Amino acid sequence: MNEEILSKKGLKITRARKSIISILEELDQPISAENLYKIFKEKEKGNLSTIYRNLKTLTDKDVVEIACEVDGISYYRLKQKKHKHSIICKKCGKIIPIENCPMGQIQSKLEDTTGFKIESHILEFRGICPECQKKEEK
Amino acid sequence: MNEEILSKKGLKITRARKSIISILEELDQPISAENLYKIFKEKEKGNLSTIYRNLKTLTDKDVVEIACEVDGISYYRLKQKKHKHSIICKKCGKIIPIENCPMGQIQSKLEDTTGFKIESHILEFRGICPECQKKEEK
DNA sequence: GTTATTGCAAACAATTTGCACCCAC
DNA sequence: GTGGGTGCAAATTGTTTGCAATAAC
Repeated sequence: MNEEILSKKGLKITRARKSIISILEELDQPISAENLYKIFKEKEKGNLSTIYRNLKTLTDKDVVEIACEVDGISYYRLKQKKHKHSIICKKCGKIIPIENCPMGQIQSKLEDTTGFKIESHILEFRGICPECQKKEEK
Repeated sequence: MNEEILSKKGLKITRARKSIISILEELDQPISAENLYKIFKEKEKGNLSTIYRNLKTLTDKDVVEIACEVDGISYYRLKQKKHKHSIICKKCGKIIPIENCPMGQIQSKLEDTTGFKIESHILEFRGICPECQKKEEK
């Protein structure tokens, strides 16, 4: 349950937080604060700044992470053990997740050559999804 | 010469544009509009909005690309034949380029499994650079 | 009861834009 | 000379913050 997630991190259990986490859980793909708020408002009443504040808190506590930033907008998702990457469709904006991160070996090789201690990476693909490709052919 | 780049794209050759391109050329690593402007002002007089406007124009014309967005700031670089990726140090913000993009095979495999036509990808690593690691040990 | 969380409005920072002037062609 | 480029200031947009009211523990 997401109440456990919260108390384990020393955060108070509030309607807003429970709702945010369950939305992210159900969604299983990156979402912007604004869109998350739209879904949130259908169920709960609350303020957009509560969303922002909680996304920040949850990110600091490693419950949530910023998956990517596109056109000045941050996209959030639950931080999972096995993290994921996405492909974003340039036409319709659809974001679909990729299973299995392919970066393991690449990353450790890079640590050797650069001396960096690599803590995370961002990998996003952009392209055109099958449906939009069909539309283009018309 | 960067004048050729501009006329080839049907853009007028102006002081600002020549300067922006040569700064990006010399730098060979992603830079924010604001920092680019600081370097720019040492040589030329001009306005920050000219920088933004030209970065936009040059991006539209595929001369420049947004390498990544971090904390709400876009980092630009010349769009090169062989594109590059970077590692960003979480402590000092240093950005260092990685030679050779490792994504070739991964990308084509992904096109097969997802049906997407992949046009580009973003790959950024974050970690701690050797110097900052030393400082932490103190 | 105490402290963290929320709502609201105002503040911010990066980026964009409207308009008058200016320069490249 | 004309149309695109620029400077300046004002607007816009995603996000953050101060403060008083409220809810979690």
